[in-house]
Amino acid sequence: MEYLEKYPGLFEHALNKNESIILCCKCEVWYSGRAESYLGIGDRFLLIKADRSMIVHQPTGSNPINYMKQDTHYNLTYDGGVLFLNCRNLANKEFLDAKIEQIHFFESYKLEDRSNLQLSGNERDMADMLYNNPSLVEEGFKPLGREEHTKYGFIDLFGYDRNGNLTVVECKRYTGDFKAVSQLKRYVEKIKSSKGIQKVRGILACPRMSTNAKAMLEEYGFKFIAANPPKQKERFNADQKTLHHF
Amino acid sequence: MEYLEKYPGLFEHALNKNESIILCCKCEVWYSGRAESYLGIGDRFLLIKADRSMIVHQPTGSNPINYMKQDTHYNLTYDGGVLFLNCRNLANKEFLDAKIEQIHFFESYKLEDRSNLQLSGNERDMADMLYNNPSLVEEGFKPLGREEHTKYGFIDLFGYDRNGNLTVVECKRYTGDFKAVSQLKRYVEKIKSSKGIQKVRGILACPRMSTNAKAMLEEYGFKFIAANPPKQKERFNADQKTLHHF
DNA sequence: GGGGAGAGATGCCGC
DNA sequence: GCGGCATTTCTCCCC
Repeated sequence: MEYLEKYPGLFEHALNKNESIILCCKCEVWYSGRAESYLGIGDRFLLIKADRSMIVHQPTGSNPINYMKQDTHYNLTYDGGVLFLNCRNLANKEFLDAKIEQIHFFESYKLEDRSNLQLSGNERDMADMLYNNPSLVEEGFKPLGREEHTKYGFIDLFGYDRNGNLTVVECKRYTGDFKAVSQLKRYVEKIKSSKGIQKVRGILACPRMSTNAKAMLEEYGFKFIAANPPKQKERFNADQKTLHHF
Repeated sequence: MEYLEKYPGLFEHALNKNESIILCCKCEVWYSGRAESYLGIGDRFLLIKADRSMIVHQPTGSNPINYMKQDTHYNLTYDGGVLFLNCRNLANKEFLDAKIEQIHFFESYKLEDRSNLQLSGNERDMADMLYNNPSLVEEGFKPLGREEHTKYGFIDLFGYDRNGNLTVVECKRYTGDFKAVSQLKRYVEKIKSSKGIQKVRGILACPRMSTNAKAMLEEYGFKFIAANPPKQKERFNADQKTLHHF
């Protein structure tokens, strides 16, 4: 097991060069901070990034089983035939310790990446779509604004219906649930009391609704509109799309 | 660039042996599924796990920039001096393509891990703590149940106050916000109407509350109790604790 | 930095 | 599978 002795030096050297580190190893993990956790022995990936954040991944599942935020300090030491990885984030009062019994592989590299993700089909795009195509909301709907931080709350879309009633539209990209209806109710009530209007309409726009949430929506006198988040924005030009279908 | 030609074979071989794969490479990424995204050229980690899920990590940030769920099919091909990684999850109608221009390193290993995370200090532990120490809620509080899936909703903790009023306690491990108050309000109203009781009390137990949420809570006639999720469970014995402090 | 809300949320449990 | 909800949620944006 003497081979483990070389890793503290390699580790320190990689960190000093601002490289990201991948460690595949057999380890135990203790975490203490906002909560506390213990993970028994097993093989995992430890990934320490250039911003000094760390994630610990088991061989299944898409989420890390343990993690540390950026600007964490790391210390790898060899003692008694095993390695100890000590991670401290004093700003967040978080600590993680790993006892490493075997290293399957160790790699480090200084990654260069200046690109940001371009994403479409989110809730904002959905509100944009309804703003630009108000008849999808209702015949005669006249949009006034969208995605606005008003003193009544953060409202996705609002305007007047064909009868001149102030109408609040809440968009959800997923199944409408209790939380969505509660949120809409909160906005409507706040506008009512703030503006002194008796009638303010509420509309929930989402792909579908749960049965219970639908009942709650109707109890409040609100309306459900089936709508999906849009895709295929202009930024996806013909050249890029072909890659998905080659 | 001819060296890239060897990777399709290595990749296929690793997948067939059910190994997890780490690929550090310079690439572009396209995603299409629930939404659509494009990520320009840059160095990233691609991690494909034993359950055939994948995460793509940039050199900073603790969340993956792109990912695929488990049971995704992978195909790596060499064409015209570059590699194409084609990822398909037909069950979820999700697709991800990566154009790989350079490989900085490629590693694979069959990880063995049968351990599950033991976590303490979550919301359930908080409800347990108040259940076992009812005076922390209020003098004279008599708990009846906790974490119960009733037809009125999923209620953290409920019981009778010193005056015999039915009382619902909602626990939050973080700052109490609008959503928490709305949730409590929903439970209280549902119990009122279902049981035909005029008076049902609501208590929100959390470390602190946002100013606006506090006002909303008081408007509803509910009560705030400062409480934190508990730590240092019995499972953290003296031996284990020393690891955090050595 | 707090507050409010979305996320390609994910994961868990219960029905 | 859907539904309801927590998460060491995380991230973004605005005040």
